[in-house]
Amino acid sequence: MVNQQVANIFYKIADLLEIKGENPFRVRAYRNAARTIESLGRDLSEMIEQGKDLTSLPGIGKDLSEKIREIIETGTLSKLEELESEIPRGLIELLKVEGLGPKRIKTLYDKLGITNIDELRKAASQGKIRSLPGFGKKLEETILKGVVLAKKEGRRFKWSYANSFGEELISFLKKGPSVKRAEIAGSYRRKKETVGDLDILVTAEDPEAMIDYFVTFPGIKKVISKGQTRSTIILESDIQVDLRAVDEECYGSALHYFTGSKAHNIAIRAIAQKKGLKINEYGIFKGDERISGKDEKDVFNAVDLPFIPPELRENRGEIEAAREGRLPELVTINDIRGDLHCHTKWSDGKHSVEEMVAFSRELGYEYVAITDHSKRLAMIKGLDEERLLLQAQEIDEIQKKFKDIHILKGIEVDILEDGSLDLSNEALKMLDFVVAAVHSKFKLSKKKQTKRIIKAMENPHVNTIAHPTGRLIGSREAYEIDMEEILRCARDTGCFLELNAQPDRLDLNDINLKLAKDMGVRVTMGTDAHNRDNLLYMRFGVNQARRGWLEKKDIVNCLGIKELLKVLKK
DNA sequence: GCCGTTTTCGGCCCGACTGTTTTCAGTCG
Repeated sequence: MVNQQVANIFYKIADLLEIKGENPFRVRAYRNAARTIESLGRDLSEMIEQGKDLTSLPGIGKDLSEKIREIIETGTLSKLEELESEIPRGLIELLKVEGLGPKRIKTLYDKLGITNIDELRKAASQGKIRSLPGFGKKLEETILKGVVLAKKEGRRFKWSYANSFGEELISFLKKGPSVKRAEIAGSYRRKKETVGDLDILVTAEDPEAMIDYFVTFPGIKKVISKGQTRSTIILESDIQVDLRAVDEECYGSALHYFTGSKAHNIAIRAIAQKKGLKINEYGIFKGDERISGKDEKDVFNAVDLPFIPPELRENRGEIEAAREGRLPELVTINDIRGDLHCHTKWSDGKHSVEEMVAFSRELGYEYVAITDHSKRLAMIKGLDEERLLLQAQEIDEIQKKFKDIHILKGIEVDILEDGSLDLSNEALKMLDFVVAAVHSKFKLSKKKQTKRIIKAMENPHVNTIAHPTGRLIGSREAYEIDMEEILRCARDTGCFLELNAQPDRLDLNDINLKLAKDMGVRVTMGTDAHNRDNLLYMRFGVNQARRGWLEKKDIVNCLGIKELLKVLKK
């Protein structure tokens, strides 16, 4: 279950308390705790079993740790049931309606007895809403028109998808009147695997003219708001874009502010406050005097910290690390010296071995591993022992033509249900690099799935486990495994885990990567390319690696070929 | 409901925009 379910219960309680009109800080406490739990990386139920003190987790005190225990032990929470009996269930979904928050929802409920979206729509169409205090004609229209426009927990987009629109928007803006700077902040800048909206920061001589220009971007579905310094639009692709114009003098503090995360910002501000300073998007203030804010570094300087890279700003220990001088030196794309997972025409790839190797060389790589599928995937011509030998001969021939890139003979071998492998040890033995992967039976119990993968890792020829959790962002949940046990096994056997750089996989995720690093387990990075251009996915993988705090030393393919061949001998 | 190198009580980030008002509440990020 569990962590996500516990978090969801807390989120739900927060919504219900908010509608009830409870103390907003209490509401926030539930949301903070939910966020902590979501990004924990360890199983709450196991922590409880081991008698660990949950109150040591940030944002979780005596009360909430008891509530967590109750949820784990009983599968439910009496506090939630109590609230649900008081407040109609449908009110929560009203929070998704544009323009409606807890206060207005309470009014709708108290005055008109509205308890769900259908009743809301009906009341709006009968003109009953405009006369309520705090409501009017416009709000009634908004409710009638869209009713549920993706808001808040609305759709999130893969980073790579947001990236294509983001780049377009930035180059459009840079052609705008009097624009000096334009940059995307928010979770996009933090390189989160999914992005809810795009927050764009600009500086311009004439901000209003800038904003007039902004709303002429081709492909705008709706302009939500348009003021003197900010504007919000929705693109045809349903991505929401917030634009803010700031003074050059404030650029640094604004960039920090709008990059977030919210939790990181609140933590930084709390430190500033203790120092008698105030930080907002306009700068750093001592009393009424503005003391700095032009550069983002000014913000960190103000609280006596070194610059913290955006990818780390989640309030997951980066502030403590910065204070203690142990921030990681994050990996960059230039540190990557080869790709350790790609496919060719021999199985389901689009290009030949030679084409993949040639493009890898163009990318400046020292090596590339050719890792086609194994025979169980017959539909896509997975290799059996015989064809694997033939491919090896072809690679030997191609290698003669390429003096400056080393081709690693590899395979992505299927892990069968019982943990045995889809090719014989004799066949695997002759390879340079063996990637083992689960492509079937995703629904095994956690225990069986973990055992299955561990058995594969214990095979002396297996070098890494591809996409270890199997999740597909936005479409398939990870299969259930005990990540800590798998990491312990990795540490003991010298088998690595992969960070798969496919933009819809990015597997391991940031939390598991950090966990791996903390446990001393290195990762291999592969694009899982099925054509030439997919080899460029490496940058998405690097984004994810940075979010997982990874440095050069944590990634196997930052090694040169000699070192690499050494560490591949288990 | 959490938290503490001023605090175990009294704080908790803070400003823009909209639509409703006629000086501001609610929502949002």
